[in-house]
Amino acid sequence: MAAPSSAGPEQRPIATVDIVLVTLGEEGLRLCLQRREHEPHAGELALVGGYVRPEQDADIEAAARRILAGKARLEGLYLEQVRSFGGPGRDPRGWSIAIIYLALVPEERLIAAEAAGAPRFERIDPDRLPPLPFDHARLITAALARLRSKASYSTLPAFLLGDQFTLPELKAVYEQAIGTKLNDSAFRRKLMEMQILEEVDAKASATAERKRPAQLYRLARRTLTEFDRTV
Amino acid sequence: MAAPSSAGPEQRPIATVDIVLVTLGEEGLRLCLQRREHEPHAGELALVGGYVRPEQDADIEAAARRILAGKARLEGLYLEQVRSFGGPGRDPRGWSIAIIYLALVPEERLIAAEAAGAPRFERIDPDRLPPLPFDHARLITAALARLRSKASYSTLPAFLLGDQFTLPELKAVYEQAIGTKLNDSAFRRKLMEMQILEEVDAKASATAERKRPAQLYRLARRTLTEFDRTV
DNA sequence: TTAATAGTGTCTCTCAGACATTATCAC
DNA sequence: GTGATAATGTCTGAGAGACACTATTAA
Repeated sequence: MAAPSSAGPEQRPIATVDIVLVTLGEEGLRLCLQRREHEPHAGELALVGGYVRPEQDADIEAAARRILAGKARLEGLYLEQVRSFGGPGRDPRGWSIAIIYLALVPEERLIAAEAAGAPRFERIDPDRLPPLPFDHARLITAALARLRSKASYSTLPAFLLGDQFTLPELKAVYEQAIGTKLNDSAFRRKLMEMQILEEVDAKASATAERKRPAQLYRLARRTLTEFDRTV
Repeated sequence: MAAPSSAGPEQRPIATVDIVLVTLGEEGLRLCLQRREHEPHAGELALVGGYVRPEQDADIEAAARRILAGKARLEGLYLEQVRSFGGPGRDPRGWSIAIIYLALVPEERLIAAEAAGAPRFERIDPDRLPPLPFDHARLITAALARLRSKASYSTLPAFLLGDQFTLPELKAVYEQAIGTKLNDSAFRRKLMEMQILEEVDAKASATAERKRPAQLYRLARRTLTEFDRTV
């Protein structure tokens, strides 16, 4: 075995955080990409990302939140580390490590961010990805696999909705995230038995355009809850 | 938003790979630690780990395999990335990122590695961890959580056994990994229905010391298989 | 009243756990 | 045969899906 090197700064890899930002559009899950401001690949659609800054960041998640706030004007989102990719060829600037985060954002927060001056988000159908710079395609694949898998045994899809939501809305998000239809009465039964939700007291809301208004709920715990069984 | 920095080498974090090496001892899962050769914390028990070396490594997993081969004389193990931790305080040399891998090793491979000159592995009961340097305790916690959770819906525990094993042996590993007793006939039923195993043809083995010998099996696929349902 | 969605009740089928039974070996 | 573990067969209860049915609103 070679003698240990000091691994001085000159041989350290570049370290970046890339955020796979997902929202729920009219027609299903949408990936939010922005045009890059700087080289390389300036002007092209890509993941929201940036350098880990040792002089600023308390940890990796703090770097992710700083980047989200700075480039996307988004704060307080559901954020989960997926994994890291590294190698010599993924970034022309040199051997690099990308730590991937999955972030979920309600559509209305996106609109508010754009109104507050964030560069426009392109909402992309994840099944119709355009060619992307770097290895962003595989980063996205990894994050969406995590989303789809974790959706079926946790409250993760709820973070694509606002604070309050109806059961039919919640069921629809689960269906989008998992990719299959769910049984209505079983869905209600399970969520109620598991005590995942609490009624928003006394207020049932009128639906936007028609028909019977539905009861509003919120998550009983504001953090992710994992189930012992499937949705 | 601040102007983008070039993130020249001088502001890059240190990048290391740390490997949570797990085996199955007589009395259950055991964490394998080695004494550190170099400062900081030379001589103390710690995870097998090392620097990512941009000049050598094709990707992060290659770094992990290089470190395992170099410091532990182990090759071809089951290896899975868990997640990354980073921050200014976890390593006295500076702001650092540790990419954590879970590695599973059959006990006999460990013994062979030690015989081949690897520094001795201390087999530690994960429920009785001694104080550890850096933030290795939380890295271990993260990797063991992954092991315990994934054990119940995949062939992961099988990688703690050698190439061939009996069903009672396999059941015992699952029980150790998951931490609960399993139902015998249900265990057999599920593994058989899922076509996870194949019989080692015509050879049933004699047990070491006594009683009825059991049929030997091997994994039908040498890679990890995830189940649609729980073990 | 009608139309459409929200929400409930009930039946059935599947599957996992419990446990009894049979099989196969060493001695 | 005896004793011990390996392997199989069967029963039962819990829970998920299917679907019919009731509830509540706007128009």
